[in-house]
Amino acid sequence: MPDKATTRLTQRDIARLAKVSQTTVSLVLNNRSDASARIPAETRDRVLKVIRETGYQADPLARRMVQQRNQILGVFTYESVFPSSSGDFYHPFLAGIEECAERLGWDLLLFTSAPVTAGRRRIFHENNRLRIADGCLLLGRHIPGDELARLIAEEYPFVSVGRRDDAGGPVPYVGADYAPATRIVVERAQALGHRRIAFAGPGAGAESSADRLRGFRQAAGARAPHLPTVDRSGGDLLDSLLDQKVTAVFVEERTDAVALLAAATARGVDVPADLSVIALGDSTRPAESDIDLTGFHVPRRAMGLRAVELLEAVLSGTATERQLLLPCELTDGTTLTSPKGV
Amino acid sequence: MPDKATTRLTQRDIARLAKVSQTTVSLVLNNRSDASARIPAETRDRVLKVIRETGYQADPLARRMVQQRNQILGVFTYESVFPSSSGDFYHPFLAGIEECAERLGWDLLLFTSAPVTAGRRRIFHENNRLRIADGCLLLGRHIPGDELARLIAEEYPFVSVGRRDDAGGPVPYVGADYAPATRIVVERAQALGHRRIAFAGPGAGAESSADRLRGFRQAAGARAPHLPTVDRSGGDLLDSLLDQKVTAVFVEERTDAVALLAAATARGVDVPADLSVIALGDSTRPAESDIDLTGFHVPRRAMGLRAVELLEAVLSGTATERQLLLPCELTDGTTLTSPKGV
DNA sequence: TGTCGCTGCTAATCCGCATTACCACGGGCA
DNA sequence: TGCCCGTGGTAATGCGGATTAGCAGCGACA
Repeated sequence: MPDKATTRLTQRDIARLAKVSQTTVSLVLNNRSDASARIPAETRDRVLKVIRETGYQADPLARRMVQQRNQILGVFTYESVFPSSSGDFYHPFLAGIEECAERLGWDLLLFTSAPVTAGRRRIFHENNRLRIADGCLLLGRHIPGDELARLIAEEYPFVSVGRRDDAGGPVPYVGADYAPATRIVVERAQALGHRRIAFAGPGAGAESSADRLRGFRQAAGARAPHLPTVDRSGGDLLDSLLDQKVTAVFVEERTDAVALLAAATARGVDVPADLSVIALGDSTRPAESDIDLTGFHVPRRAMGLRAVELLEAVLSGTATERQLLLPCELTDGTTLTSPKGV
Repeated sequence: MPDKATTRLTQRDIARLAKVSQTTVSLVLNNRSDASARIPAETRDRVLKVIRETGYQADPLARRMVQQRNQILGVFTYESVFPSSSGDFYHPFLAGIEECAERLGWDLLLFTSAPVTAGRRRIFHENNRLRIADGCLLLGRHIPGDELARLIAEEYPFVSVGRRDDAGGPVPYVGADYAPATRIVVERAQALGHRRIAFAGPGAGAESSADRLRGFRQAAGARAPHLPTVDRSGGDLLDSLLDQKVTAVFVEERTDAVALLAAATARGVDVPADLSVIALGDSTRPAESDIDLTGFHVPRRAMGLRAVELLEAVLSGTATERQLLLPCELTDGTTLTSPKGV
């Protein structure tokens, strides 16, 4: 009798209890009824009964050793998932992922064992356990190209949530289509009469930043000002904008937009009468501000959901297109109007 | 020569290239220099050189196969984790769990494959995958006793987050110590002069509800009124309280407290001058209200963290006490003061 | 000269599972 | 009677490592 308390139940244990061989247990479990392996209902039921009674589950590691699927979906995040700072960012993605995983009967494996160095995780380290899962989803604003390249080189099945540039090959992703969304809101502002417009935010670093700036340039032209926001207060940014007589500013990160609005309120600058503010994406923390910003909505939940679907397609070999951009939905809001004197 | 393009490099490949045995490669990799295995520097260097040149990395799965544990920590929630309705409830627990798992080098497996029927998951179903994980944490306001009983009977290693009544045996848990915390806030109100006090909320169903009511009764006596809140508006509750000339009410769920406060504001009932309101635990959604409720804080994050620690102890056989209650920290707030005329 | 002990390795085995090869038995058929 | 084939299984093997047991060779020493 196996020592249940300390030892994991194995197929050998099941075999002994059902008075068959380990082979038979495996065949029953995998529902094999080929010509080469026929198991009569009586034997099958006996084995299944023992399995049910003991609650046996195959060791996922051993299964993966022999290249089987585990119904385990890996989720790799570049920061901790739950701490509230980043938690609200990941939350909508994960909600979509969970929904789809639930539908497919998969469990979610969060790679929390990946050591965090300098505030970020790394996929590849001493003892990376990616292969426990059948495949993996990658989450994070920025993902190092070398890690992506290695995943591709090793032919590990994964899907990135968010568009990524090629890394030694095309990266499978489900992203948000920032460029056209940005272009459209810019054009909308232009249609209202805005001529002096600016982009505020990094505009580089992550693909999502670059995409927004690209969309901005498509509509606003190469010479429209691009103002950085790093290490800069909302007041500073506001000063620059007023100096340059900007009438509409497109802010990449909502937190910057909120800071800008606060500064405007403090200085008596009226938004949108004096300055229109357009947010190029949602808040990472919804309740932070009451102001209903004009801009667009990033379909985070849908991205997570579709990413799981894509990974499923990749795993089952039915994937045709491995790069998918979802449209961003425009949000009306109250922070965009015609500039003064128009 | 192995087909590098498609096949992963193995120790056997390294062995062949370095003209040694697979054993030697393994010994070199694990830096073994026991009496039983001596590798001269020359051989060691030769092997290391090949490893460096080929970029060989040991398969983590195969490594763990040989060991006993999988370093997979199961997390079972009775509702979906991420949808925002329940998400904010689970969030602090999960933050603590993640932190501790990270420290221990464990991955987190969320059992999303468990089918949701009638809004709740069940552990035991046709194909429960609990045993994929080394052990499991259980989260949820209420956990069916039959499921707990079965886990205990099967000697599956688990820890409940939140106190649970015995279920065919003592349930390992890390809970919050509601009873004394409730007793203390009641006594504090009594010290301020409150004589007509009431308990509002279910007071039964989940252990956490029963514990609060028990603490309330310890200080307030058996005859103090207990008002239900289910299917009842804040106004209704307020009416009952005023009818019974209650001066201080202890509300089990913060949402009820918030509803009550809203009703009070609408009716011109002043809190705390006319009625003191004490919340027996935190909000599940922090930003819902601006009012700083008097009451106590449930150490959710610490509970998650300690639960992982306890599970680790259970798994390694070093657990002595398997039931742990963490103290709740009192919060001052602004909704408790002396009753009028005292 | 035999043997003891040390060095420097390797063969064999195991981890838990899936898969392949093969075997014993009985009935049908020439 | 001998052969073939279908049935119902099992033994053996491999996945990629870690570990244990053991072996060949050689010098020292009695």
